[in-house]
Amino acid sequence: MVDAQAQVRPGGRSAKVRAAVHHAVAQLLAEEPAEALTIPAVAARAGVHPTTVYRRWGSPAQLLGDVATSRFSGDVVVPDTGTLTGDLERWLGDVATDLADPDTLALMRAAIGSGPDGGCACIGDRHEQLSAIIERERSRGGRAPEMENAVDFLLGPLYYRAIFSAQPASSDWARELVATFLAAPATASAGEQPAGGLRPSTVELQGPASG
Amino acid sequence: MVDAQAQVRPGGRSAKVRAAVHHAVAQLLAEEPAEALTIPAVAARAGVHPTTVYRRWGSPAQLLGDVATSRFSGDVVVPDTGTLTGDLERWLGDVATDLADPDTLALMRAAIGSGPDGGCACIGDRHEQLSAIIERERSRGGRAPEMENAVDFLLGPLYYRAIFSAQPASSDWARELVATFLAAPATASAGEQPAGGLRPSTVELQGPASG
DNA sequence: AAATTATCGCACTGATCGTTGCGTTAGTGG
DNA sequence: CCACTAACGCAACGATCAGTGCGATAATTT
Repeated sequence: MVDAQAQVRPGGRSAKVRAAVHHAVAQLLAEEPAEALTIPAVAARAGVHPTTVYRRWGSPAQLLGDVATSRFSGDVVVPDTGTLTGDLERWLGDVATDLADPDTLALMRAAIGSGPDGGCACIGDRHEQLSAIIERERSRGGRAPEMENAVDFLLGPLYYRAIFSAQPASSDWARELVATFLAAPATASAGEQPAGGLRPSTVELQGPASG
Repeated sequence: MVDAQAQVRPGGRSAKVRAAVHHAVAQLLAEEPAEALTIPAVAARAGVHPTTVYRRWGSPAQLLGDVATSRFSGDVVVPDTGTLTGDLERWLGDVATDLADPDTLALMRAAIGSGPDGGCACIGDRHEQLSAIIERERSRGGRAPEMENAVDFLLGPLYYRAIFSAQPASSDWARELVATFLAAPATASAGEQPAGGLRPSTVELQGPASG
């Protein structure tokens, strides 16, 4: 990562340039396909000299990774509603709302296709947040689903729709997804077994569209 | 799509050039990041003149779309094991095996980030195949899950892991995913309600890795 | 407040990309 | 077997990109 902002000189000018470049990247991705994201184009949009972008970020891939990391960090907070269901519904709803923005979606799609770490920059925080929600529920003494399952059946469907569907999932759909995931009867015998399951027949799972 | 092969002159030379270019694209994507997929690079690898690639495909995005469409069509066949569980397990296992190939994965990641239709070329056939499996089960008189749910809870986790996880899901994991999805007790009262659910607590869902 | 130094803008150069016109090759049909 | 034409290779051109050295600016430190 470049992250020159926090390294040595976080002064006003560097920060302003960084913000302008980030904004330009998001703007360009929203307008044109990802392949049009060249350094000169970004620099021109940001009102910055191309040399600056070349020196600070090097390649479009690194620039994209930096923007994605910055954009997908801190924009969604972990709620504390008092219950696992409430936390998950609110959090996944916020994530879905975030992904519903076409600009954000374009950024994520572009980040997936470029860079060595793929789109990992887009979901790094999500896993930590989800893990925090599950951990909190366990600290309350409640039964929480396994992290593996929560990722597979909450983030999986949501991001699948976001990536491959023309119309991404809505916040309401995400909340219903949480309800569906948690609504399955705990077939486990021991109380140690985590809750969380799915009964797709009783809950209306019709999202906005699936492509 | 260009698809010049089936349009006017499917002669030996055109087909050979097309195959060479497709192979070169897959090869380059497996070696270098997607941004290095330039027309001259592809042409040089394929042993073809760049002008040819420019004329037939125009842009790297269209070329990628053509390659993805070709690669993700026909490589997985819809099985007929006699049961819904068997069909789904075999089919999703095949899909997972296909996605486990790093070259295929790189192609899909690149296809997502480029082109107007995103990665739709990667999953167009998958939805039709899954729908065919469900339809067949219903024609047998059995209860099959809703297409929406099957996509969300089978393709969703599988593709999520493939895209965002360093180590994609294995064929065995995919089969367990099917078993888990279908294993939930049919909480519906009427027989008309589709089967398919999830009880993550009783089935080991540990995949190879999740990042 | 002055010195220091990281960062940016500018001008310049080489390299690669994208495109076009034209001749050649090789499938297709009579 | 011969005419026809689609597809390819070749060469050349302009345009854009990628990279470098140097001076100017501004944030940081003393």
